[in-house]
Amino acid sequence: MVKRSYGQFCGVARALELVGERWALLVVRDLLVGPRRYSDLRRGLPGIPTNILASRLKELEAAGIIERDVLPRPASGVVYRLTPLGGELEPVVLALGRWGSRVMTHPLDGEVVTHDSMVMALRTTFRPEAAEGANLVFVLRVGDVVVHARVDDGHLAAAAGPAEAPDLDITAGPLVRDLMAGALSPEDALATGAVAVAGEPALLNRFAAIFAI
Amino acid sequence: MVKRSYGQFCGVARALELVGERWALLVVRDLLVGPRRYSDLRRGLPGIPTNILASRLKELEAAGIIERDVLPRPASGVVYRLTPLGGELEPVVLALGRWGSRVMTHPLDGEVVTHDSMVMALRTTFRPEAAEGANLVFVLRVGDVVVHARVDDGHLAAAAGPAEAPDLDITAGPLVRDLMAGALSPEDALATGAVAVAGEPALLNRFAAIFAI
DNA sequence: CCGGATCCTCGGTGATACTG
DNA sequence: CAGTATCACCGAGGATCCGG
Repeated sequence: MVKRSYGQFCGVARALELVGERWALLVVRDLLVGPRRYSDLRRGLPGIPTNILASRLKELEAAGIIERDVLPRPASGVVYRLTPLGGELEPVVLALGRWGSRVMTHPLDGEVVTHDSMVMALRTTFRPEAAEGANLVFVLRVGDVVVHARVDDGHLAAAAGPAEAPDLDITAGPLVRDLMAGALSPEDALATGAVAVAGEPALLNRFAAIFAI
Repeated sequence: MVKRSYGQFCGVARALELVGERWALLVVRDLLVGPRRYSDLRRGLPGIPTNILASRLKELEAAGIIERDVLPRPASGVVYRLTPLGGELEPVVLALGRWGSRVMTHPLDGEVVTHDSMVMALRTTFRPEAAEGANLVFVLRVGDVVVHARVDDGHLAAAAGPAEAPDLDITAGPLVRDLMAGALSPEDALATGAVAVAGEPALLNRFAAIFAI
């Protein structure tokens, strides 16, 4: 199996040969949130053909980017996780996410939101300098996707699922993107019902400042 | 023309829909160095089918990433340049280059080096903190490719072609990558003839420190 | 259910030839 | 110089099936 080459001794070209194929970086994006099973990845990548997912996983494993672990019983199953080399792709995914979140104005027809993509969206938009001295826990709900973000003095821990006793619990639609982009003020977001919160409403300003496109 | 979608309202996915297709980011890489004509891009991307290059240029233009300028006479011709939006892809290309330069240990069979890829390699490996207070001009020659780098107190200007009166003129082979990665000491590089210099040989240490993988 | 493998179709890619 | 035209091929997409 001869892998397609760009024929250049160049870091960008070499990187694209390893992770430039379709779906590959989206698999990495989901694995950056945490180890995932085959079926988790399928759910998180609606639309990926199963044979393509299997191919990508094999290629990424052969490239040393992910590794495949067989869980012992009783939790039998297969888990994929990033290797240290794979984890170093985070700056690539974050840079892509930052650029993409600016051109991604509104959802196209049929587009969905997944746990892992939303966690990565929080990480891409996080601005440490706006979070200095902050100690806040946010829960963000879009559709049936729930994620949370713990902000601790310039440091962020974002993960899937809810959090206990958050400072602010945000329920929103895709318009939360406009809020984070500054195209929708927190006041208008609340007034129009585009965003609903449980907790101190003024904290929505902090949220929009800390997670900004 | 229905563009293939990943079906997700996610910045990473949206970015990959626009610049994730084969060759697209390599076109952007070359245009980050400067405006280029169709034939320049063909030369800089050996192996790209001409119809694919034409397709990518149209897609990138439709996405607002590049623009096509028809030059007035007598310098007739067509020039492609990045739009401001396209220029904002630089962090993406640099992140990819940084990651790729680590896995790119040695050139594969038949791989070549181009002007634009080498200029971007200098930009990806540039470490501003190592260049504080420096005021140096390097010329780097690999094969028949010549590029130069002006380092001015933490700031870099790298471009194709030679420079006048450089502080150090470096002639090397692909092993210059090992030098920049710290796998080959400047002394060994000079002693084995892997790298030859004109100028003060001690400046090769500065070069390896300023441009480090 | 989980973790894939198999089959088939279609469209993009690659290579080359050709043209305004 | 700056592309378009043509065609073979292979990987993506989609559905189904299979072993544990």
